[in-house]
Amino acid sequence: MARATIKDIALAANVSPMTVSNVINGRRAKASDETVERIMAAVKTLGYRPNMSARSLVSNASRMVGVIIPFTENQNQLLLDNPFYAEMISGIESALRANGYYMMLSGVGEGNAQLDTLSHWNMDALIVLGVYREALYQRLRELALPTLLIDSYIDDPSFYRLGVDDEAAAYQATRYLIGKCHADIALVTGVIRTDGVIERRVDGYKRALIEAGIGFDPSRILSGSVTFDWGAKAAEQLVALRGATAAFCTADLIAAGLLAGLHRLGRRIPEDYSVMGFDNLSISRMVYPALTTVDQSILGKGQLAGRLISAILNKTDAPRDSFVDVAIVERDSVGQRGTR
Amino acid sequence: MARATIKDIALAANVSPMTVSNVINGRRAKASDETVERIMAAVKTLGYRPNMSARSLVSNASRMVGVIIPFTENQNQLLLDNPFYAEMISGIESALRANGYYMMLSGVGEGNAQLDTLSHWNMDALIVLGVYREALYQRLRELALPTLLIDSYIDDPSFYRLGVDDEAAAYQATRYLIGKCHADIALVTGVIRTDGVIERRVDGYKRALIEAGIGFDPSRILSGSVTFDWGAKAAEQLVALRGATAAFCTADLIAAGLLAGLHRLGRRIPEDYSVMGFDNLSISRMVYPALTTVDQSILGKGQLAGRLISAILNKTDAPRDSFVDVAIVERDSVGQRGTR
DNA sequence: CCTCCCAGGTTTTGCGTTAAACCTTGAAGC
DNA sequence: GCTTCAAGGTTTAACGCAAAACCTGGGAGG
Repeated sequence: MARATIKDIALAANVSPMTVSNVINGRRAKASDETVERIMAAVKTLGYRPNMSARSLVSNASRMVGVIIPFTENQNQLLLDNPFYAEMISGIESALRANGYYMMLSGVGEGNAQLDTLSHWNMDALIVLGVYREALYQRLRELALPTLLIDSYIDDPSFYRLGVDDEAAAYQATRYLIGKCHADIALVTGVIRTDGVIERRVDGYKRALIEAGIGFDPSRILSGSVTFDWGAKAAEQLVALRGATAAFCTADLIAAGLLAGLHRLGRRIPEDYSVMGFDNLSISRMVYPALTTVDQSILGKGQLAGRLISAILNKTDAPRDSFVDVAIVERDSVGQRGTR
Repeated sequence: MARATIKDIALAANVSPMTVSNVINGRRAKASDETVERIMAAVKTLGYRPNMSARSLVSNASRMVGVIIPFTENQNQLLLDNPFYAEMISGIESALRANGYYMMLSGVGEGNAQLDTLSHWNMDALIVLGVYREALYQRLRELALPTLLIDSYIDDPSFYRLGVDDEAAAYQATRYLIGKCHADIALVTGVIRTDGVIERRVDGYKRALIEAGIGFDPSRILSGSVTFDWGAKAAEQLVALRGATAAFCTADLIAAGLLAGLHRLGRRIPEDYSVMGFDNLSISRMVYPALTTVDQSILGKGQLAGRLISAILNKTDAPRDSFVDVAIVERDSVGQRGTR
């Protein structure tokens, strides 16, 4: 037999469908205890499961929150093999679920196609990870849904934002290296656009160097992409940079690659080079030596994102801009200079 | 103004809603070229987006495929920080999308609650990763949807299956170590239930040992969980196992932990111990030394899963059981014994 | 000339659910 | 004894879409 509907329950419990709807949705005032009991019994024996399509159609809401992450460049795949996104999503999903919402995950590539497809399912809200072309934000505005941008510096009243103070975090990290007596510190990072996360981190790095009287040398910035492979390649450039004794990587993924590259070149860490990461991904414990890094509590950040969106949807008002704290996690990849 | 519906298009193009529906869904035979053009123009200018809830309600299908993965044990979070699941999902999603289906990701914990919730949205099919209690499979059968189990040895005509030949793969891996002149090889693995993936791998390991005349010593099996932490802890047990020179780990995650643990104990790899992994996760290149491991093309496996489900939903008939091939990837964590 | 068919539509109906308006009965208030 | 009200319902309509049945006005076949 087909899936039981509210009508079947109504028939079985000898009430009208509307009463069943009321009871199922917790509007108990509208039914006597005895009726509630009869309905609940019927729900159980008939194995009733609500039909979200119908609910969503009539209520024009879905209890689904769309989560957008980038695709990989070459192929059209979710950038989920980047543990940064994986951990974040894990956090988002758990907080959404705890609040009775469901997550719908979607990648987006070059055009707006995937976002459009996503919008066919009446999303209640959106959470956006990553940085995209302006056209995408334009479309997001058109959709006119509550939208939370994570790690974005796009300043637009249509969007909520969640991030860290990247400038301050990079400043702290660089100061930490300076405190370990490093005076020639390279910065290994992804592609530098304008007005994004990476630029803020570069700013913080500069500020720490200048403040310490070391001064900033643009040749010390090695810019590639946020990948393990770029980190591995950057090792050669770092070694070619005679004099450098430490590298601050703006992502653990890059740092992991840098470690591997340095090993291949026969350099020891932290004896020959100190390496610092950013993110505190789970892989930062797995590499050798374990990475000293800047923790930005990715899981917690994801959970906060989920809670923020839930709050917004419940009409509890949420701050337009939220920040999570960072902290330096000391492990084994950074050494004190001059104490060998 | 509210989102445009099929009626609005009909009005604008001066045809009936049904004709719009026909055109939008590619039943072109039912409209003249000129009408099609008018409708398409209206669709564009009004920014029409189909309402999947309505479609799903009337067609009793959703073009959504539910993908089920385990939760973490302690907290209720998607086991997405395990790169195995992350990579697999990435593959599944891309293949589903290429075939016009959408993925809905859900974790499942102790009960059937999350699966039930998932079922509220008319899924067209399910893909299940991981191993669960019988009650879960019971519920899966009740849902009576096309269901694909990945890496499962549950033999039930209600389910499709996709996996690797675990016994043969473990046999190969062990033989590889034997070929490198290792004669005392430990097996580091997750929890041993019955009739699952791990048991098959243990069987393959045994067969290789016995066939080589080495014989099987149960004390060489170190069983914990499929986690980095267990691998790190297993290092102590491995070292205590006097005589062992190699370890075959049934997961890269465990192998990564084992490497870290051995480093902490001051052992060199591969000079003191050879370590072999399983999966060829992206992290296997990141650890030090890079892991020699058994590749099971997780991404490709995920894609195959997506294609299989699409085929089933298109009524193309698909094999009930599918297997992907494995191959040994030689990197730096296994050494030839006796050639120092 | 009549029938039949076919291209190109239209009308009707119903999917499962809920908001809104409506009905009924009995008891309380005056 | 009449009104008012509340508790506990019921009825109706609508959400957006598509399957199925139904029109309509040629033209071809006989």
